[in-house]
Amino acid sequence: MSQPVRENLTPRQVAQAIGVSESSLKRWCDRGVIETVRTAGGHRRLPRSAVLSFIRENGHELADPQVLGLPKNGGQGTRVATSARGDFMNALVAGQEEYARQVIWDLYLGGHSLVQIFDDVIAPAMSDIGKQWDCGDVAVYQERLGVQIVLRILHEFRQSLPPVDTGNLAIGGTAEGDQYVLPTTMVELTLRTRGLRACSLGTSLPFESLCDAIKTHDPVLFWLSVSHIADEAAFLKGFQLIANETRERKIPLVVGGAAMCTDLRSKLPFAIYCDSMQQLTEYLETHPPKPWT
Amino acid sequence: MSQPVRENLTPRQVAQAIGVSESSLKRWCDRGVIETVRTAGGHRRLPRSAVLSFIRENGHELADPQVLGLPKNGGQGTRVATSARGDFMNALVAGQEEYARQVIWDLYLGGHSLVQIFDDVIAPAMSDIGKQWDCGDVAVYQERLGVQIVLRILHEFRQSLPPVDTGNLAIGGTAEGDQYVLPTTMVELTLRTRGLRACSLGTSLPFESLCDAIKTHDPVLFWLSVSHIADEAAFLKGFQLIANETRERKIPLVVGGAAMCTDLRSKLPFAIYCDSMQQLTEYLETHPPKPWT
DNA sequence: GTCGACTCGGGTAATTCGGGTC
DNA sequence: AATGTCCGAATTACCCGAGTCG
Repeated sequence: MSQPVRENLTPRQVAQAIGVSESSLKRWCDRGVIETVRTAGGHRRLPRSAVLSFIRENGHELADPQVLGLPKNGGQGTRVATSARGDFMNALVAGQEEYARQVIWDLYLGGHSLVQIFDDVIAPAMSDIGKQWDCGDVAVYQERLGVQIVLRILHEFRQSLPPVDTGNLAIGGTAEGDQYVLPTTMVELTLRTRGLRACSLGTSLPFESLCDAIKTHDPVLFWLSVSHIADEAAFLKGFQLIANETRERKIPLVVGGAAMCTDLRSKLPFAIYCDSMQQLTEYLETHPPKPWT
Repeated sequence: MSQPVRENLTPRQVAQAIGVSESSLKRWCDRGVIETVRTAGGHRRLPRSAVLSFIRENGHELADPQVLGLPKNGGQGTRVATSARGDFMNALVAGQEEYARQVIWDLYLGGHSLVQIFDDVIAPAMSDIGKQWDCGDVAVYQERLGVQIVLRILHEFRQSLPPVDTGNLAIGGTAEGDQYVLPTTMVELTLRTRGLRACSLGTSLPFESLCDAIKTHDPVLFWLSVSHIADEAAFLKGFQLIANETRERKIPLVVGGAAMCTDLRSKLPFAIYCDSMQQLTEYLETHPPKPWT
């Protein structure tokens, strides 16, 4: 499944695992508090068992990652999105929340942007899970549990992002019959990384109510996440409502999602179509909504 | 670049947050009023959850809540659940996330238990919103947005609770056709306050998949949150599946929710029925599931 | 062997320790 | 009895050029 669990850990891995600086950890090693071995070149290596007993004796536990399933790279950049995608999906299917969280944070702290992580790891992983679900390789509850886990991770990022402007409100969500909460939440976060006060209204919203929301809050941008269409005729009709409302108010209408296939687009009025968070970011860069209000 | 919420705080941070001198804080730690851990070098570190419970038990006011990652204090010294319920509901309907968060945290830091807050504030508020929705006084999007906000607040509490045992796994969720995510999430949190490693599988799960989850994870408790029943015949049939599975494995089956009316109960096999989180807590106290595994 | 990422060791600034006193 | 302030010693975090790892 994941990498063969290494028996010896590097100081950085352990330092990050228990939330202290590398310097402190090195001092503890030199003082003999943690049993250490040395490589031929003099680098410290900490046996997993020594680390575990140190954590236990010191009561110094409570840290973010799971030392047990510690990913092999605790830090900068070495974790690549391609392998992360598989690791992440396996963790979700197995319900290993801590490991999944660690994969994502490794990528983020390693310099990957949220948009990259969304497009290259989370979205493909959820898509893969969906496919395996169709084949019967993954149970429904595994998919649902995966969604719960990802939602929690996304919430954490939302808390960690810098505070947004009070002015530039963006709202959006999914239409009636579409229960996919992750895509619209990722859109929300993507917009927030660009400084907008994005607020997802949630899932399965009647088109009339989406129009109400636009009328009431008058956002600088409105998005519709379309992962599933229950009734195409109703969708076309409802979409027209939104399009009219946003056109009148000169509010950009951004649309995307797995269900937006080409022949469907051709039946719809104009909107900004984005097939990835990367495209959404590029749109925002070229068309900053109401800058410096 | 931000980091995941740090779990251990330094005495200075906490002293600044509650507006006392570091000396006092150190004395309290040494007297055992605040649970503390020590670094290998002897420095005190205070777990977030320990700090929060200390504040709650001693009625401290927060001078600088942001240090702990908490919302700015609403200024209200003590809040009463009865008035909070209205304030909270109005905040949700208006989409004022910050204010809603303040109300809940004021109550929590003021000494109210999560269970009290769930039963007396959040659940009634959502129920009220539902009623106003039926009357047309509240738009669908206002209800959905409220759910999003509450979910985020609940998630913050999940992070702030003391870490749970690794052994006592409890799982649960809602059945097919039931999209209400808040009740099952509140059950999850309630169980976590009692030390169980509760994990909500999410919403709208086919009964067969719930059974799969029970078979795979073999929890010490299983809950079913029932806020809406689309097809009563299917529900009765599916419920029987769950009941059989849990009975064979001697796993307590806990059931509750707004849709569990009396005449429905009479058609179902035995289960633990709870009409509030308070009742759930009392059940757990009298029937602790598999203690000390 | 090259090369980027990581670790080494040591130095410095900032915190925290414990205790004593107001 | 409890709190806030001050102290030297110890601990921790951050920084750097040189060397090691994979």
